[in-house]
Amino acid sequence: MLRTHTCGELNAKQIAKEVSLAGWVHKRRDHGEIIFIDVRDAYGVTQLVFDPKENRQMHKKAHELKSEYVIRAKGVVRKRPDGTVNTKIPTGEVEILVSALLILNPSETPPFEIDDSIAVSDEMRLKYRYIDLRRPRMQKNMRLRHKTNTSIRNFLEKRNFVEIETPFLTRSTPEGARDYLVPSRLNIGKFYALPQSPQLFKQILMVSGFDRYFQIARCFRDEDLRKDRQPEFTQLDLEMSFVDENDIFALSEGLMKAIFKEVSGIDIPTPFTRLMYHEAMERFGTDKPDARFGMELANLSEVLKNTKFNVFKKTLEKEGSIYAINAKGYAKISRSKLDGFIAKAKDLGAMGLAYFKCENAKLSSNIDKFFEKNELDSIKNKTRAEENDLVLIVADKKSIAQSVLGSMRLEIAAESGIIDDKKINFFWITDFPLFKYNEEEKRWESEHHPFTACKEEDIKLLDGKNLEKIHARSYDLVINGQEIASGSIRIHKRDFQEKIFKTIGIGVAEAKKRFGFLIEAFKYGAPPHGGIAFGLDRFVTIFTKSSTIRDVIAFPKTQKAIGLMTGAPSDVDDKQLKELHIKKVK
RNA sequence: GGGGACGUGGCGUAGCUGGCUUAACGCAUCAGAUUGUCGAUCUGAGGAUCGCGGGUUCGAAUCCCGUCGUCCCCGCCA
Repeated sequence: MLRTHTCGELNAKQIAKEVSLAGWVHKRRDHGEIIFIDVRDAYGVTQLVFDPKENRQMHKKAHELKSEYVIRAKGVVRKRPDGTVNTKIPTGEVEILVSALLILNPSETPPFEIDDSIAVSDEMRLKYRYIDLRRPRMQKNMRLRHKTNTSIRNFLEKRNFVEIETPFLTRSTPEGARDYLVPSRLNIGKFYALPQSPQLFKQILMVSGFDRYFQIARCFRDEDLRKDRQPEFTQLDLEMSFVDENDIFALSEGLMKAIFKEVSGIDIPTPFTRLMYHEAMERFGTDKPDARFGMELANLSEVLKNTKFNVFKKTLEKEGSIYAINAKGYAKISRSKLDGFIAKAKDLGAMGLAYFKCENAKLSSNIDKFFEKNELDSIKNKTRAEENDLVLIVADKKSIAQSVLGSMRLEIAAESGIIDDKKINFFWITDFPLFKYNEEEKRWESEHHPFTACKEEDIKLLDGKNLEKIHARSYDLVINGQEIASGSIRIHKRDFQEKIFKTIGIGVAEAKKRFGFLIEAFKYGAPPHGGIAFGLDRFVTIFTKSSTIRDVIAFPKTQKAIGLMTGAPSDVDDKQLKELHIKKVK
């Protein structure tokens, strides 16, 4: 046995005991005579003492130890002399007087120090990920992630869920995100795809009678990366039979409550607030609202319906809308900063950005002369503008006005520091539109995915022209403005599923080709079912208060989807390509 | 596909409106000193031709063009 204890557990209780510790040389403080060496493992740091008066041979040997050497030290635990207790670490009361020392493995000087306070570029951290992962913060993140997984499994286990693995090598279904493709050697010219999600398989499992399924599943999407998007990521995927929305909400809320309690010790109130999609857009300008702060959108279309200001007037005539937000305390910003806001609004797609400063108890602006007093009062009331506030107004197509101000609301809030990061804000967003119109391809497509059921009362609209008015039985869970989970009650009837495919331009033949197995399965007694999938990485990112998903993934990829440590993707041997009948490009 | 930021010893940065730069600072490293430190301290040393390629210039880390890499954002992500 190399160690009797970890480097994080010794305290006054073990005084006078002989122990063995194993770990990495963390720090060395050499006073000429006495030498202190901190030995570190995943659990903490313990001080080793080498005192020549006690053991001259060990003191000599201590000089061989360098940074990150792997060592094993045997010795007696003793109380530190009065006044030398280190209260910053749990083991600070004691130290080991070393009597035997073994170097298990020397180490080169690491490219950066194993210390949370040392700044290291992302590039370095990813290249030397094994060093980076030694840092306490990353150790903590990975362990917290594990704890989250454990908590999930315990919770679902108690509620009769079965964890079932579904294939990684599956069929490409080009609807949605780009697939990662894998050439098949045994079937020349054919490809597997890595799953974007286990969606189809979990629905099939419902047909198979596994009425409560879950999987902590890796998903793959060949799309561009962001700080919260990696090409492979993990979902907690679950599906239940014989349920409706309320069952999914109740289960999810219980799960969230349990995880937050077990992992962070935080009690979160349930049930979560439910917000219909159109209401979220109206109040926050986004379908993933962050209500940790106010600054909600105000709809000015009604109070300005008789406006003489030409820009606004024309917008309203074209069925557009006028929305505003109140940037609290922003009336005194510089002209250039205001110009920056205007430029930003245009970047986001707005035609322009109007503003009113609230100063000396009234709204003033370069355009205030176009407005009647009662209109200005209404704007002030609607936006609750007070002294020194700045009202920002966008008049445009409704969706643009909402989304532009939604974005600006977030930016201004982040910049002004009004977001309380101790708050945790949950929302269920419901009643999404079932379809959205793709302007480029001139066709309707699914907002969520084509297996989503719609509200009973909207079914009749499927045969009409106003497809955007159909409400889906889908829902998102939003935490602090981040989409954390997404799900729906699914279609379980074959004819209805085919009708949906037809509506989004997938003909019977094509549907059969792509999703034939699902439609086929529905012939044989598919139960009503629904589910949800949680983005586990994003979830853990919130727990660990990390700024990027990369900090909770052990081996993430760079923005160009490169594994800096492994060098993936790489060239492969001609022999490998030949076997796959793939010709080399270049 | 597009926009932006950055790239200087092992690491993090300063310098970058061209010339007192023989490229500076902190950390790390190495050597010496030091019996109670724990971000140890003190003294000293080594280490970068400034991502790469080209151009402008008497002179380029500094200006221009290209290129590579990392990050952020838009598009994209059913």
